[in-house]
Amino acid sequence: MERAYYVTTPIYYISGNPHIGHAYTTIVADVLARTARTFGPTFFLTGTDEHGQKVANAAAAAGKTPQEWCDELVPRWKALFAAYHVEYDDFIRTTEPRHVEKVLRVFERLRERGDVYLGKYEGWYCVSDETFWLESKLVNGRCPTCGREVQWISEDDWFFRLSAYRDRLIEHFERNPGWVQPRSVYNEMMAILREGLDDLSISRTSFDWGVPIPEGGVIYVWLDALLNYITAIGWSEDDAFFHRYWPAQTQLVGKEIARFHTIIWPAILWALGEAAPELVFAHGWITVDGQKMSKSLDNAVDPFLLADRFGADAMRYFLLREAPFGSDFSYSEEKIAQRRNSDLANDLGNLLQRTLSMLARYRDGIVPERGAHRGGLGERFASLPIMVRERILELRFREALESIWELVTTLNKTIDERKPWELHKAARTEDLNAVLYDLCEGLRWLAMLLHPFMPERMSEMWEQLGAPGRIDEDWASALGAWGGLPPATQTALSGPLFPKIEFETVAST
RNA sequence: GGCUCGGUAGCUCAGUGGUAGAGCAGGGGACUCAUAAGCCCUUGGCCGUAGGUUCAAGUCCUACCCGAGCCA
Repeated sequence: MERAYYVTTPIYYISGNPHIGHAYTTIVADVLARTARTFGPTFFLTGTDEHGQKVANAAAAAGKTPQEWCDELVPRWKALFAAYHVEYDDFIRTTEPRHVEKVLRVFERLRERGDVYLGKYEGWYCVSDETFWLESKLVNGRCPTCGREVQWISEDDWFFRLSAYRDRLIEHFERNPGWVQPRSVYNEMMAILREGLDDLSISRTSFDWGVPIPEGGVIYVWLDALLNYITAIGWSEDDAFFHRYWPAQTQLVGKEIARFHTIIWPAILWALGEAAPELVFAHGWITVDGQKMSKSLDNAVDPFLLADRFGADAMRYFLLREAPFGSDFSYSEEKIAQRRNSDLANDLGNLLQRTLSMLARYRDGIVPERGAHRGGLGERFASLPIMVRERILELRFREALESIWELVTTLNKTIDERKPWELHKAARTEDLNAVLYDLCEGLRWLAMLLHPFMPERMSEMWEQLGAPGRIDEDWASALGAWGGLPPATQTALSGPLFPKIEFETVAST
C-alpha cells in the first residue's frame, strides 16, 4: 500500500477545559495535514488522554464517575477543534475499547519479551503531575514543578526495561540528528541519555482509573497515552493498514513532554519491533506576560472567546505567523488585532476587494482574456508553490507565510504601477485585460496556498473569484503554470474578507 | 548544583568570520481602484556586559549578568 503522511498531536489530558495552547498544537497539525492532503494520502490523529489519578480526582471532586466526567468534557474539546476549523481524520479516546484492549496486548508482548518485569517502587510522587521525584529534587518537600504536596509511594510495580535501550537510543540520536527538533530539545534529550536511564515503572496500584492489568493494578497513564499513536491505526490488527501510516512522519508535542516522546516512546516501539517516528517536533508555549499559560496560574484565555472576537482563521494565521514555530511566544490581543488588521485586512483582504471592484467596474465582474502583455508574474513565482509546501512540511510556517506574502505585496504593487484606472480611461483594452487577469490569477494562487492556514476565509475568497475546481487540489497541477483561471469566469464581490477590528491601544506610560 | 536555549532598531524576528537586515509601529510624499487601504521615500541599533583569538567577530573562545527551560 502507498505510504501516507501521518501526523499526530499529543492526546490531551482532560482534567479540565481546553485552552488556546491545545488549539495551537492542533491547528499546526491541521495545517500540515491539509497541506499533505493536497498531494497524497494523509492521516491526522488527535484525541484525549482520559486515564490517571488526576482525572479520577477531578471527577470525584465534581461528584461524577471518571467516565462520566470524560464523556462530558470530550465534546468540549471536539467543539474547540471545530471552532478552529480543524479537520482531523480520527479522534481517539484512551477509554475506548479499541485502545484499551491493545494497551493490554502491548503489556503482554513486552512481558513475553522480558522487557517488562516485576519490581518494587518506592519514592515521592506528585499526583498532579503524575511524576516521580527524587528526594533531592523536592523543594521544601513539595513538587518542584507545581509546588503541590507529594506522596510517599511504596508498591510492587511492573517495570519497563528502559535502561536496556540506552545505547540504541544514543546511536539513533547520533545517526538522525534531525529527528528531534528543535535542536535545543535534541540537545537536552542527549544530555539525559548521557546521564543514564533507569527502568520505568509502568503500573500503579494506588488507584484504579486506568487500563487494568490482570494481576492487579493499572497501566501507568503515560504508557497508556503514548500507545494511542499506534492503537488508532490498527496496530496488531491490520498490518498492511498500520504500516501504511507507521512510522509517523511528524509527531507534534509540547516541549514539556519531549522526554516521553523521544526517549521512552522509541524504546517501547523498538521493544514491539516497530520503528521510531521520523520526526518529533517539540514546540514552544504561548505565554502571557512571559508566563506559561496554565490552569494553576489561572491566566488561561478562553479559546472560544478568541475565535469569536478575532475570527478563527485570523487566530490560525496569527499563531503560525507571529513567532518561529518551536519558540515560545508572548500572546497579546493587541498583537492579534495588529496582525489581522495589517496583514489580513490591509494587505490581503483589500487586495481582493480592490481587484474585484475594478473588475466589476471595468469588465462587469468577468475575468478577461490574458491579453498580449505578460506581467512576468508566472515566471517570477513559478517555484512558489513548491517552496511553500516544503517550508510547511519542514514546519517553517513563518517562512512559508513570508514567502506567500511576497506575492501579496507584488500584486498590490502591480496595481499601483500599472494603474488600471488610467488604462481604462485611455481605452487600452489589451493592457487593462492583462493586468486584471494577472491579479485574479494571483489571487487564485493565494487562495490555494493560504487555504491550509485559513481554510474558511480562503474558501470564501475562492468563491468570490468564481474559481473552478477544488481549492484543495494538488498545487503542482493547479498552480503548475500561470493561467489556470479560465477567462470569462464570473466573479462575485461581496463584503470585506477580513473587516478591520477596532482595538484600543493601551496608552503607554 | 549540572546542563540547554535565548538576549540584534519601539515591537516580532532574519543574519554562524569580511562594510548591521526584514516586517510592523513612527515620520514625509505622490496617487485614487480599495477595508482613510495600497504604493514610494524615510527616522531608528556601542548586535546583554567584560576580556580574548583573528588582518577582520552579532558571527569563534572565556567569564559574568538577565530571561526561559531540562535534569525519570
